[in-house]
Amino acid sequence: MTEICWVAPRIQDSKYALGFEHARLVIGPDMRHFKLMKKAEIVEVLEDIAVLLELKGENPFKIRAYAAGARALDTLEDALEDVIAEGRLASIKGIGSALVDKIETLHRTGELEYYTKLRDSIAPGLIELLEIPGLGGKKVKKLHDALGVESIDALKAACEAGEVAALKGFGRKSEEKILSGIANRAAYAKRHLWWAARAVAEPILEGLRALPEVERAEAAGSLRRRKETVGDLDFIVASEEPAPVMDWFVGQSGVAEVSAHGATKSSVRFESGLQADLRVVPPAQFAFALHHFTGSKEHNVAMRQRALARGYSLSEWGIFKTGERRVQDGEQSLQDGEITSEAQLFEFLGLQEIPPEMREGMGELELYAAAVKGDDLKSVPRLLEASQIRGVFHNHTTASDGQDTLEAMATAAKAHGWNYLGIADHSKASYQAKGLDDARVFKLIEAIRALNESGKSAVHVFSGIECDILPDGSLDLEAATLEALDYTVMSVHSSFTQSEDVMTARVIRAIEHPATVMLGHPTGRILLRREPYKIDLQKVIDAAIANRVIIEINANPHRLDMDWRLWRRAAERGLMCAINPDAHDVAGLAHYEAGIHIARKGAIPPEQVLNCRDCAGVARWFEERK
DNA sequence: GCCGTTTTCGGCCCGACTGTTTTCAGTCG
Repeated sequence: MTEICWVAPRIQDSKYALGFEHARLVIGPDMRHFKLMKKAEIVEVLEDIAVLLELKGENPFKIRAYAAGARALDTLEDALEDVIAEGRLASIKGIGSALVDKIETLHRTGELEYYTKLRDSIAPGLIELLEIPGLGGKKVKKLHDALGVESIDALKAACEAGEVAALKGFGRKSEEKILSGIANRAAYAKRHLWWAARAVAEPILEGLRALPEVERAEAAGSLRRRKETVGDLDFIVASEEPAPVMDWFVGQSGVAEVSAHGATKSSVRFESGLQADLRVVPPAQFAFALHHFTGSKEHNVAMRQRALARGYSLSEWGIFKTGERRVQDGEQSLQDGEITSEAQLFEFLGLQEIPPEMREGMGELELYAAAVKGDDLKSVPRLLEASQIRGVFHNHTTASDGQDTLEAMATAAKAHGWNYLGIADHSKASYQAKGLDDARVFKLIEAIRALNESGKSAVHVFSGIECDILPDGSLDLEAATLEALDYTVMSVHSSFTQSEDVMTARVIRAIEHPATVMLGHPTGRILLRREPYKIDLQKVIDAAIANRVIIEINANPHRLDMDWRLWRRAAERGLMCAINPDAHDVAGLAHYEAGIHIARKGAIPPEQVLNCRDCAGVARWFEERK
């Protein structure tokens, strides 16, 4: 079998700056076996083209057009085949006639001559060089043209031989920076779980706020947007005296490298590889800087375009009538005297305040502009608040692989201020997790009943199970056992490598089982570690809606599955969600907070979040399922 | 390559910082 493989960088927060996850597409030798190329694969090709064009030193706007086209396609909510069949591709903003041709060709044949030729014209090793901080397309091209560098090893050798420093446009410092970048490449390219990044950010924020020169300090960036993973940390400080703040920041313990130390911006790299940037601005500019560095990049582009259309230029320094320049050195700037908060900035541009979680450049401006015009008040998402949560589901105890007892978990739930707690230990197919067989499930049901009736439980406990979906889609426990429980969570824990069709049919069969109340972690992904298994989630969502099955937001910071990007559309169609910490000990219950972030990013209305119902409401939902 | 109440050409978001320069290009977010 011949393989046609490519390595495609996965664009995350910024253009190509962050972690590269490599995707392999394997196409069989027989043309008749070519399948329609799926949307995600086409997105990767377009992203790949953008990178390759950059290495060719192409027009930056052309490069951006491919990246923007990829983004537009990626955020397309309708099925690609429908959009193509209805001839609507060209009406998508960012996709013009050239991209329509390429997308349709890829979709139809799985091939694109333009792409193949482009790829063949560039040494594959060059793509990796872009991962080194300080190297962009132009410098990589120069290294290749002048020194014949085609790989990281070759670049390292050229640096060590002093050839790079001798090159025009490079110097001693560039050479050192490249060598250090190569040495730390793995750590630098790494993204970090939101939960872990916040743990690093909080003490820094406290340290900044404690400085006498600091008036305000906030964390911005993807941390503030509550993205599931974070590439680096961004801090924004309001102060009239930046120098001591900068000095404190670059002098923190654990700083391995100071990559910038200027008047308004400093950048450090911690020993863990995590980078942190600090911007210090005068208090009058704080709202603009906070908005700007919260991003996302795509959101900012949309905001600037909106400002431009109204005759203003927007930047991190303020908003100005087009053509006028910023007034330097403390003089009051032109248009922003009245704008001291993000809410006022949005209002100035005719928008309701857009919460940071929604600022992903996925059409949020249109959504929040409509609300101002009063066209359709329903279109403003009402986002979930932590105070609305009355309890959580899908938690483990010592009955299977949990670390804490039923009673301890119930007490901890009370400490969170909840009224109830859902337990869902593993079923017997999860042997490694000491999963329960039918007899042990009945014992657990009895133990929970006794606890509830004893009056000693701090909260009401719902008896549940995390029941394995076996490889053929059947369930791991008897129907009568499942019916005896208050609720069930059905999850895949085995045979992850099934084909997409088989996996999709397997999960849908489980959803259609009358005893199924919830679907657990629908893709099985472990963030930064394990790819999702292949599954057609649109079909799964259709089946869940049709069968009134809840899809969980697994709130474990490593999972956050189902992904927020799918929730917006699914929630509009009525899909119910449950925030499930999947806690294996008392401390793990706190992860529900990460689930709230995902529900907010997914714009799931609170009435579609089971956890917002009171004890009787939840009991009623379970009862009506039977 | 995309786009249009500056519409088929000529723009494209904007600014800080670094390193190598002597006025600026490249990178980054």
